[in-house]
Amino acid sequence: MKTIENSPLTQKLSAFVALSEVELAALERLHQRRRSFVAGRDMVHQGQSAQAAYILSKGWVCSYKLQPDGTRQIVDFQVPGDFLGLRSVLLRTSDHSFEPIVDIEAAEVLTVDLLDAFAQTPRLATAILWAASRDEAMVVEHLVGIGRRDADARMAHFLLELGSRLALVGMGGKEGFECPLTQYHLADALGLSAVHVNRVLRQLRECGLVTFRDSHVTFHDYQGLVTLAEFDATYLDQTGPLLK
Amino acid sequence: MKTIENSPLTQKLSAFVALSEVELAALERLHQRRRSFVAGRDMVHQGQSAQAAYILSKGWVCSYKLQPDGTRQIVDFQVPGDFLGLRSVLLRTSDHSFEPIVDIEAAEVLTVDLLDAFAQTPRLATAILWAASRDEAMVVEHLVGIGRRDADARMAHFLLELGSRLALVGMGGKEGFECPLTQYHLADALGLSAVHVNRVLRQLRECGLVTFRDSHVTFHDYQGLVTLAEFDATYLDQTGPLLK
DNA sequence: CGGCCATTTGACACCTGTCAATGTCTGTGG
DNA sequence: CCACAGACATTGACAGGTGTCAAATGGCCG
Repeated sequence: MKTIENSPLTQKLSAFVALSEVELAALERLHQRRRSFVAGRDMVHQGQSAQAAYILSKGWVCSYKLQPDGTRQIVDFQVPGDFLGLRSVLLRTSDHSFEPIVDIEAAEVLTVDLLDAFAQTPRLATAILWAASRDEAMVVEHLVGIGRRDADARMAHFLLELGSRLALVGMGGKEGFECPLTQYHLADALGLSAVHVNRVLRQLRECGLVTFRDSHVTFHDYQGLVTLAEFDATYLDQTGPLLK
Repeated sequence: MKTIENSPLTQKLSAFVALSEVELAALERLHQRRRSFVAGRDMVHQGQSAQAAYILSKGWVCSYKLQPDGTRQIVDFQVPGDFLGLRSVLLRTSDHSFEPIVDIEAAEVLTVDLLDAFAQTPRLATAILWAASRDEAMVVEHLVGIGRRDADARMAHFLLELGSRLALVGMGGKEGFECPLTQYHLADALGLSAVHVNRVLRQLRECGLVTFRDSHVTFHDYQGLVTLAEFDATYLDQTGPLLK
């Protein structure tokens, strides 16, 4: 049981819903089928509704869509504690691919097990649906960022969001966080060219706002970044009508 | 019953799932609480999970997110047959606003009624969940478009998608469709300035591809547009594991 | 040591935004 | 019926943000 209390997903959910022993046990059950995947090789997820989802426990993943012309757009990143393909279990989902950015560990969750857990522990269901709606809010915010923010603000916003998400699972704070992404990942996610990502990072660094180097993000002026990005984290925690 | 057989939602769902009398009756029941809204005034939807959804039967709506700096990003448009706030009933959803673009008519759907219908007619549930996942696929495709297509291709892709959606409810085809959007709407949706939208439209027109004028879109060279936009409609119909 | 990958930098082109002005149409009020 | 205001569409000039191309640098690993 110790393992589960330390699992990133448990940490994340606990931040928003107080989980009882029963619910922790249900979470434990979901974590049974451990699997691992190596970096770079796609875990192709065709979006068939009967398929399994994964709970990412270690490592980073990105979900992306390939264009006919060869470019790709990264739709979202998954960090420890995040679901992978959750929507393809709840709903059917669009065709995008999943690529592990580093070697990862994840728990495979069968649809039936998930529905079982939902039926038996409604509070857990609520918590997980909260996580799903939060993921969706992030995609929308991502859309807004690409459509209406310039490159600097976009980058700042992205790093702040990532920081907030990682903070929830104890992997970062207002000082910074470990980040295995390459500048190409950033480019594909933010709708920029890799060259311009580099320029933007340099500028943010020279302004004393944030440093991205050697797989580590360091915030030097958190408030300054927030201002530049017009970052408003409410879409991330949604501290509204949640279970107390 | 006649009314329902003609409803846009019925048309849309029928294209993918053969609906029986029982299912049509259930759809009928969902259409009971008719309401109308006037153009321009927001139907604010805060995303509380207990709230109702709407089935749009006439007119156009856009869902958008406002930025602190005053700009806005339109996330999606809804046309007749589309759900409005469906996800805020199924999941919790992010905070965006809904604005009727013209005077609209819609049926209010209470959460309980929807869940009732789901419980009693699983095929209808499947069909509606299909519609929801299609909406989500469109948001993702929208993200890809803004991130990775230039203005011309973005516009072409957008118009083609809209045409396909409207064709499903008998409001358009490969020749064109009625479209009440202003160039400002296009700008806010595509992440462009209104001025540039105008330039792009002119260019597409002068290339003999498509005309957007007087609230009417006319395709002059459908295949040419498809090529320019690299438009692949599979994400729209998802003719995969569906009920036959 | 020799590739390979990620990062970095500069030069240059061009796509797109901004500013400003004009044109068109519609509805309103005189 | 005409004058006018307001919303939307259109156009031109110009600036600036980003993409592209090319090359150099540096770290890692076989």
